[in-house]
Amino acid sequence: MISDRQEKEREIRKEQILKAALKVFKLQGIEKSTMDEIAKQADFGKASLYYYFSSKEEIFVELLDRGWKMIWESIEPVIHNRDHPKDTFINALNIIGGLVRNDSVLFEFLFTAPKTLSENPNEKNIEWKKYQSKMYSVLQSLLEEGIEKKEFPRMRPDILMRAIGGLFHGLFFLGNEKKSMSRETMEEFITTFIGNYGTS
Amino acid sequence: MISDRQEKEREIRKEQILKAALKVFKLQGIEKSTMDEIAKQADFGKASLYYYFSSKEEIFVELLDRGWKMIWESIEPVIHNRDHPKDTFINALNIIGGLVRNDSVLFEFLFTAPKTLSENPNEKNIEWKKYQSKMYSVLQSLLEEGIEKKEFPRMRPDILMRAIGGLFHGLFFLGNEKKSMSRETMEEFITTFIGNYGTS
DNA sequence: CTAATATTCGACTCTTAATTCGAAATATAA
DNA sequence: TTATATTTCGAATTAAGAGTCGAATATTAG
Repeated sequence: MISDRQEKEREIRKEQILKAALKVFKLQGIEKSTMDEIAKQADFGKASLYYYFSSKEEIFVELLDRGWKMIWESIEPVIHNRDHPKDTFINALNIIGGLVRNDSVLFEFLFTAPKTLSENPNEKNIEWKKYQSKMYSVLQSLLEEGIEKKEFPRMRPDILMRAIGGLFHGLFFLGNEKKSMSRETMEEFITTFIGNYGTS
Repeated sequence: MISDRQEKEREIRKEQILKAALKVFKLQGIEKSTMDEIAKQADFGKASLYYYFSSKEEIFVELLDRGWKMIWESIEPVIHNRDHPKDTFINALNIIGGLVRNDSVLFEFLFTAPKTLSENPNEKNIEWKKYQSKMYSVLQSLLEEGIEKKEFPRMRPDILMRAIGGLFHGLFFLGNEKKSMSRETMEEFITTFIGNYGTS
């Protein structure tokens, strides 16, 4: 029988491990993140990690699941306004920008790890991908509607999506500066690059 | 004594290995590229690879060296026109785009591997970095001059550089399509995003 | 043709890192 | 307080993959 408090403590220990994994990821990159190192950072014996997670991959998948869920739940409330797709789109980007600003290591992981990680089509990879693809299709549909309404330049929405994805990534993750983009700077960029067309 | 022809054959075998390495990189990603696999692709025994390269890293560094040298030599001829920084800038991007279109696997490697690879500050990493940073500083100075002349929006050049870098990367390497951006589409994007300001 | 040189590679070593195995320590419940 | 369940981890196991060795095999020069 597992009490409520015990359950809670277990969750805390899991989070401690996830946090450590992220710290190691930041220091070493995902491929060089070893269980030894994660254990050291989390202040556990290596074997104990396996009491909470069944494999190294599961740790990283758990990070992806929680992270993408968080992203989705953050933008979900604002995406229903379809009267002004451009505004809605920029809102969503701004929300994500805020999250990134708040924990850039986590988000660099979320946007980077998928490529490195999921080459093998396991069953487990599904959860976070669900949220990820929901997000992309919402954003892309906003783009489509915005193009329709001349709020965005007339371009193939999928390609426009790629361009904006790249732009976003560049702004937040390229270069050597540790400091993240300020909200102001980001808004300026977004509107400069994609917000100066049509009637809005 | 090594004859001229022998030298040439040696070079051909090296290229065969480099090509195989790239193929494996495409299939498996750089971290999962094993010497065994490269050897198989190149149709050599593993031990033979060590006759031509002293380590796995050397193979990838050689790819970087040759690749970045090629990029530099391709844009070098056109970057001296400083009267119209924006045109010059777009020219250079177009040239690089042409190269990418021509061998997207190689260029994905060139733009991707550095992050994965060079964490250890060896002496050997120097060669390709020289070309890479020459390229970035030329592009950035074109941006600066262009901003000065109001051909680009007034923004911090380094951040603008990041944004454009990300945009470029997004256009060519994100998404699932194998087909690379056509020259037309790319030009359209470049001019739409960064070419519709000021007097030009 | 024959010795020297260049090339190839199967089999082996070595290292690193994931995962597992008990057995001990700790906490919980009766 | 004793039995049971939970948690911890040092040490052993296993696997993958980089790099080496020494013996062929092939090529070149004289």
